[in-house]
Amino acid sequence: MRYVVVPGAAGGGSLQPVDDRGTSAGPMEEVDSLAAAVAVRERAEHPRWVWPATDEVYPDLLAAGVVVGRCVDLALTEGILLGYDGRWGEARSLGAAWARLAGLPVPADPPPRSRPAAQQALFETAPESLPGGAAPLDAAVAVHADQLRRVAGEPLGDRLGLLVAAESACALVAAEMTRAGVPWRADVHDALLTDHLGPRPAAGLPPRRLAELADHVAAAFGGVRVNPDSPAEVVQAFARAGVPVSSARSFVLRRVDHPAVAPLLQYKELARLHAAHGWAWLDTWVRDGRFRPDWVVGGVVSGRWASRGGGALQIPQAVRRAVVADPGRLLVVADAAQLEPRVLAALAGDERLAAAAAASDLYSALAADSFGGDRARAKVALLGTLYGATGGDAAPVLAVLRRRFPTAVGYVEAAARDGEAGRLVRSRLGRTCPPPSARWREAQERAALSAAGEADQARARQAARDRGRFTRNFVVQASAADWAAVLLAALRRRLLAGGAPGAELVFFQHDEVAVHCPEQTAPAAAALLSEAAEEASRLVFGPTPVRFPLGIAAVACYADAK
DNA sequence: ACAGACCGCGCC
DNA sequence: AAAGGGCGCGGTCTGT
Repeated sequence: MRYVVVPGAAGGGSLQPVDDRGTSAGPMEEVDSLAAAVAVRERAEHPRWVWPATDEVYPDLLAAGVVVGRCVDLALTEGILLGYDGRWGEARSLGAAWARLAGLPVPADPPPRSRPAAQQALFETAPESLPGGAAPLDAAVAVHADQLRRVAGEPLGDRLGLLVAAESACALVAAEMTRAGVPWRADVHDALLTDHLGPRPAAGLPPRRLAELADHVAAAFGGVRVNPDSPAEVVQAFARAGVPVSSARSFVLRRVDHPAVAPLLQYKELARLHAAHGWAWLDTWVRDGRFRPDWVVGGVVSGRWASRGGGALQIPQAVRRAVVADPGRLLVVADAAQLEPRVLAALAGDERLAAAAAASDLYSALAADSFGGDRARAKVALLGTLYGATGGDAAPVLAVLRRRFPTAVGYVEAAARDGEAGRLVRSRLGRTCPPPSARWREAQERAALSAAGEADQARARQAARDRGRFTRNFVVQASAADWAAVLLAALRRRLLAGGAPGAELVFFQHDEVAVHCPEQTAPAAAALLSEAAEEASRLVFGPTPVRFPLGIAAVACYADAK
């Protein structure tokens, strides 16, 4: 059983039961309290909830203490299906999907909220008004039925169905993670900052340690003040000192022999800590012992999540010291080891690479097979293949890989050729890359004309190669995102079923998840994680010798997980 | 004063 | 000749 549900004014809404083909299966109902109505039916029937957008509906339900098992997020599904049809970037809201179905002018999607949901007042959004004055519930029913037909009609239907189900489950996970928050010890964070930067300065002033380092830089340049935050000034200062540098990047400066380099590198490192994760960050993002970013499911074209606010996906190692489980609880942190190479092995069906990927350390196995035991070279070769490195130091090892693993290398090279030719490529479950831009196509067409100049041709070749690198990586990165999405869905279902009482998902970063749970349920949570990874591997890739092992650690502090 | 481009660097 | 994928964010720089 499914219920299509749309929110109305003041916490109310309307519901329509439908069958598995999306056809009406009972009378529509209007309710004063959507949360109460959902709670009752969830307990009694455990239906699949079909709603316009999880991030608009579910936070209010969670605030009312209502957790649901399953949903269909119409907007996320619409986005996947549009992308599959090569219509990437078209509006995906209920109103837009309805308008396309009804042949009406399609409204643009509203801009993303500038502030994370966690900082917004509840119930501040008015009910959506739809093109043609349609009732939102009727529109949602129609769009849902249409989406079910579109999925079923595709040759990749089963996998695409798995993808949209997993994506919707991820939307639930994201809302729940925002509500739970990442356990964060502001006192530990503050001590860490003081330790590195000196005591907290008055607003607008640099911390003591940064001021000292800036003095050292000036002294090393013969007393001339240089703003270390300005790449242009830094490059000029080195030029004046007779050691020209091509840029102010730290890996460039590291190779330079000059007394300003050491304090400058230290300055850059600490200035970044201060600017990105300093006291201002702490004031803005941590409340009541929790960091609450907004998670954006499918925010990256490859299907990876993005985040809004607080840089949740870029928490530096040093700052992870402040991520500490509550007393009596632990963080069970799991990361998929060498996920993307394993995904390539499974995707391509390369038996020889799959044999290496059956080992717990893929790179060592690869090194033993083809690189005389040199693990570092094996790693460079494989990553170069995934990212599209073709020359320089990587060339010889890439040649080895191509000779020994023609099926795997052929898979990504075919994806690269598709990209260079302007075609679409898809992930294992059908997530599809964006088509090339109009500008890109024009550049290719211009270069193909007989009158095209050398510069036009070079530009077009460059653009084609760039897109080839993108699509080459897309098939692997997006398939890895497929796997991770299915893992999250499988994990969430197990947690909800009570497999690890008191455990909740609090963090997800591409190939890594953290569960916050009572100490005594940590072993159970770890077991659920392993089961979820096995389920994801089976559902996404079917029978394959490739293993997708999780490294799992139960720790009090996130920084100790690795 | 503000917007947007670019740089540099954190994460995967 | 060389040729490295995806993000978010805060800083400077440049143009209006």
